[in-house]
Amino acid sequence: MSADDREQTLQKLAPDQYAGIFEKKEKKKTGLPDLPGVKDGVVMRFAPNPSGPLHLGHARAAFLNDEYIRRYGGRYILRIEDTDPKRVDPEAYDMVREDIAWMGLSISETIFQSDRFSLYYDIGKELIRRGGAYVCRCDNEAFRDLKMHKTACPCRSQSPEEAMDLFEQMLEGAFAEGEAGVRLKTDLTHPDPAMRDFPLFRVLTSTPHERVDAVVYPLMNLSVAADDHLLGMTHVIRGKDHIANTRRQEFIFRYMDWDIPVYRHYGRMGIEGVVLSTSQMRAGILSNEYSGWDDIRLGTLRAMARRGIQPEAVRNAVVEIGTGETDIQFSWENLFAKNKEIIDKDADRFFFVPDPVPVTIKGCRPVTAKAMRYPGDEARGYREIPFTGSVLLPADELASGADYFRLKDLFNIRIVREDGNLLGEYAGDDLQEARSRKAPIIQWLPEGWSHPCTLKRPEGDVSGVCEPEAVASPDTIVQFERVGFARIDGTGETAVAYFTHR
RNA sequence: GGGCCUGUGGUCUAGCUGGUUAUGACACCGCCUUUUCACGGCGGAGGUCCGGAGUUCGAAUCUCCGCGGGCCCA
Repeated sequence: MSADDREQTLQKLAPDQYAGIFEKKEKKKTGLPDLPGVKDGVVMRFAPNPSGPLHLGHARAAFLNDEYIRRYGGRYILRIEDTDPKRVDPEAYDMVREDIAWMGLSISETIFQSDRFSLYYDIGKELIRRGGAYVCRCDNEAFRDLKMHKTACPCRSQSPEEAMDLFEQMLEGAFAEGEAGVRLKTDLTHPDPAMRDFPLFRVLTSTPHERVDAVVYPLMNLSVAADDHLLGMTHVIRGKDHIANTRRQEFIFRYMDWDIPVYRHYGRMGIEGVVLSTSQMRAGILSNEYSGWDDIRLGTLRAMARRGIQPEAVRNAVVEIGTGETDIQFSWENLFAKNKEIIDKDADRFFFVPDPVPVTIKGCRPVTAKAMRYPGDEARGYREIPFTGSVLLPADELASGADYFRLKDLFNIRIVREDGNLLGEYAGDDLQEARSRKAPIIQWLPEGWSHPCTLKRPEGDVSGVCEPEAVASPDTIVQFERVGFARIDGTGETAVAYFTHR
């Protein structure tokens, strides 16, 4: 019996149950899935390290949380996680602020973890008081061995009083770096060794912190758990790489009898052809491989901004990817498509002639071409481009072997090659003629009139010329016809445009 | 060494409380439109739903075993 037959038979035999069984399950997924446990509004966070500028990986976290804040209302906390001096670049504070402004997040408040060490100490003390933590003075290697064998180290048997006393000594600077740390008592027989008595605080004196005067530093699991509770976080959305941290933090929550937020972990994201690691990018900048944090070959937000990628395009792209736990390969094509949706309607069209070759055109009086700024939209007006007898044409078009062209918005020409010299002959105004000959319709510019322009692309620069109007004002996005979109960056003697995408 | 997560066309994604011609987007190809290889419209190709076994009338969906990718303790 086919599926349809069964369905029809059942409809006859048991019409009352039929509806329930074969009910069309249709739910239009619009964007992200709902979050469980939402009461009135949510409190969520974006919590970057100030170790460098923000990149696409950060944008995913930032926008995903932002989307839920928009959906449910509530508070969106920007938490600068600067407790580890080894992962703080003083210049990054400003960069992070700028990048967040660019994204347009609806941040309701900003806090710096470096301002909150005393809160972390208080929670450390409370954990000790509750018998949940001890001061471990074992050598790291030795502890690791014990841990692997599910064996307690001698320090673990401290009474809370002893532990408290030792912690106070730590805070007063009695121990050198590496000599003492605070560990949480979890479960030494936990099948996952990553859970066994993980560290909460350490002594750190070799790397000073610009904003903190301390010898005892909280480790991220302690500071993150503390702040997630103190700031009333209801939902936490972050990468899968934090799953183990989530479990560790839950140990702290349970010791302290705190309500545990709802966690969501999305998959890892690789980006084709791009290094996302801040340290690797920094190394590349120091070695002059990259021009800076906004080098267009990098995956930083400032690099994308420079290329003319719109923040909303990034938002749309990461929302489409969603919160799935599968590891994905982010594709630029995807982002470009989103970006084009946004910029196409606003970008005026202009001519850009890459690798221009001068060609004298015989047989036509000077005329002025009128070309629409935006095809089909008279209201946006026309560009007027003078033809004075000699034009610049793209080298690759001339090299293609074709000898009959339509100069867009002008007229047809025939190319004549004489002793290695290129000459053009006027070949009539008739567009239909050009079409029937399948002549390439190409961009052109008058010599002398046009503006030198370097088009910067990740694969390399292209030098050419463009219409003066195209590079009249910086930070505009134009479409160079038959080349692609570009963001005008510099308007000097030789203008600079960054290639966005086709 | 241990633990955890994950595997749907090239990329992303829906479906995953079992029954669909396996959804949509991007990319690709063709046609239409068009003084751009853009935008728009129409159409097309492209999938062993990682593999195997099992449960079932029926498995992308459930179970088990493999394999691949990723992460944590490092």
